[in-house]
Amino acid sequence: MKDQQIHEAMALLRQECRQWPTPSVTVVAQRHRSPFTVLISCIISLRTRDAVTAAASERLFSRAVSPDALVRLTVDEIADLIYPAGFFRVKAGQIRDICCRLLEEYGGTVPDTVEELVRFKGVGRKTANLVVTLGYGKPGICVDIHVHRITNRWGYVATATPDETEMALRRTLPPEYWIEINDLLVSYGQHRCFPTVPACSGCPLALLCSRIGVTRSK
DNA sequence: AAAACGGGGGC
DNA sequence: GCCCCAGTTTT
Repeated sequence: MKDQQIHEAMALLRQECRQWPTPSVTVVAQRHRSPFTVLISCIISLRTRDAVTAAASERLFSRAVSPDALVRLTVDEIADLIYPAGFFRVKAGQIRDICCRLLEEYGGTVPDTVEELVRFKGVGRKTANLVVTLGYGKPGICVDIHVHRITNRWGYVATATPDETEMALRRTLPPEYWIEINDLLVSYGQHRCFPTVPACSGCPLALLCSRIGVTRSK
C-alpha cells in the first residue's frame, strides 16, 4: 500500500469513526488527564470488554487517582472495585505492586519511555505505548489486537504478532498517524471490522482492502 | 459448552 | 513458537 492510499484510508477512518463513541480508555484518560490513569485502566482492560473496563476504571479512580492514594487500599479492596474485570484478583495485585514501585523508584511519577514501563509486571508493549502516546502525547504506536488484525487484513503489513506489527508500522506508517491509529482502529474493530466476520458491505475502505469478498479471515 | 474480551509472562 | 493465566459476558 502506498502513502497516498494510507492518507486516504486515514481520512476515511476519521470520518467514519465520528459516529461511534470514543474507546473507553481514551475517555478515562481525558477525564482524569494523567499518565497514571492511562496505565491503570490499560491494565484493567486486559482480556476485558470495553464497557466493563470503563465502569471498573471510574469506580477505582473515584477512590484514588495517584499511586500514593492507591497504595492505601488493600489488594482485596482494589479487587472489589475493579470487579467484574477479567483476572481482577491478579490485576489488583499487579496494580498495587506497580504503585509501590512507582513511589520507590520514580517518586510517585510514571516513566515516559517504553523501555522503563515494560519492566513492570503486567505491562507489555501495548500498555507501555498507550501510556507514552495517550498519557504523554509522545511519539509511539500502540498495537493491540484490533490494530494488529486490521492492518494485516488490509495487507498493509504481514506480521504474526502485535509486537512485529508495531515494528513494521514504525517503518512504514507516516508519523502524523502514529498516536491516532490506535484509537481509530479500536473503534473500527469494535463497530465494523469485527474479528471473525467483518461487515465488509458498506465499508468505506473496501477499495483499499486486499481482502475484498473474504468474509472469514484472521 | 464455547468463544470472545483493546495481553502478558514464562518457557 | 506454544501454553498458561483465572473470570466474566455473550452466543
